[in-house]
Amino acid sequence: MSSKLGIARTSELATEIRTVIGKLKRRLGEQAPPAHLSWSQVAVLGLLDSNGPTTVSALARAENMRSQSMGAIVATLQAAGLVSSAPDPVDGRQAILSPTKKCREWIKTNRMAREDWLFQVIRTKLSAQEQKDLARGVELLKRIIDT
Amino acid sequence: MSSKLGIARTSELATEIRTVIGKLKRRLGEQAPPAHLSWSQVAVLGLLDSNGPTTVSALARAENMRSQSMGAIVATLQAAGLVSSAPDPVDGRQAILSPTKKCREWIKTNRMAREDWLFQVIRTKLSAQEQKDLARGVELLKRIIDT
DNA sequence: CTAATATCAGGACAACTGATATAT
DNA sequence: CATATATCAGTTTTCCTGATATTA
Repeated sequence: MSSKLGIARTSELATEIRTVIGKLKRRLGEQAPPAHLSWSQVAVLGLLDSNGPTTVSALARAENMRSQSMGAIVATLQAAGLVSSAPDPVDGRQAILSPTKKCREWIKTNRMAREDWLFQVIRTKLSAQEQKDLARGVELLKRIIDT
Repeated sequence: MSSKLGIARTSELATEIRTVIGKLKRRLGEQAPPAHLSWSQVAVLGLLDSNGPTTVSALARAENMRSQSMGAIVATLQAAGLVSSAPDPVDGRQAILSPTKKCREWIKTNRMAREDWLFQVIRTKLSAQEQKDLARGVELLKRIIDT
């Protein structure tokens, strides 16, 4: 098994990553995101919370996504009262998106996510060292994405 | 930033993983898979090649997917002449799927994947140690999936 | 009769492409 | 005029649920 042999060659590692990504995506999809929001929507709330107000296009770039796709996500968040939009006083083309009070409250109550499946698995099934190793791997994946 | 601080808390790590998975999936999606096949189809060919003949249901379980979904994937692979189906002599419900000669040739010519974006990034942008760390992280992700 | 396999049919969702209006 | 932002409309891809036939 791979847990014994490890992943020997670089080409195999690339293949492994592709399959793991697909499986993990489906696995995560089984877990319903909190409060009727999709995981894409949750990700946008996280970006707005940590990076502050931005535009639809900037969010799309941050998520490697088309602005049309991001526009749809943002529209539902606005409809849910989690994101507010205001025209940019300088650049008339842009609309500045900000998290509403309701959004910040939502994040606060959901961030702990004690009921979160992924959180629970990491916490209970992985040792402290393994958690560190996993974090390291995620950092490397992030670097790959930005390449 | 996280590249400096690392990922401090477990709940943040869970969040990080979710966003990284989404972004990486889209990033990989930009890269066209070889020879008109989808990445799901490529994954199935890989399973057939490394694990030998199986059934649709077994493949679906391996990929965390419904048998109906896997059935559709396999059907296209059969239509492409990459997978052959034979009735199980013992269990009349099952159909045994095997890679065809054409499949093995396809894998041989594509496995090296020197033109593969992900492969290239890992090989050229990551040090040997980082490649090891990444492989370690992927192993841990696999363990999480199977939990 | 219950469980497992496979397949048919229809549907939901996320992201895509193309086209358009507007502002720089 | 060329570029950037945002949005409307339609499409594709991927996987889903529900129902059905068959065999164990």
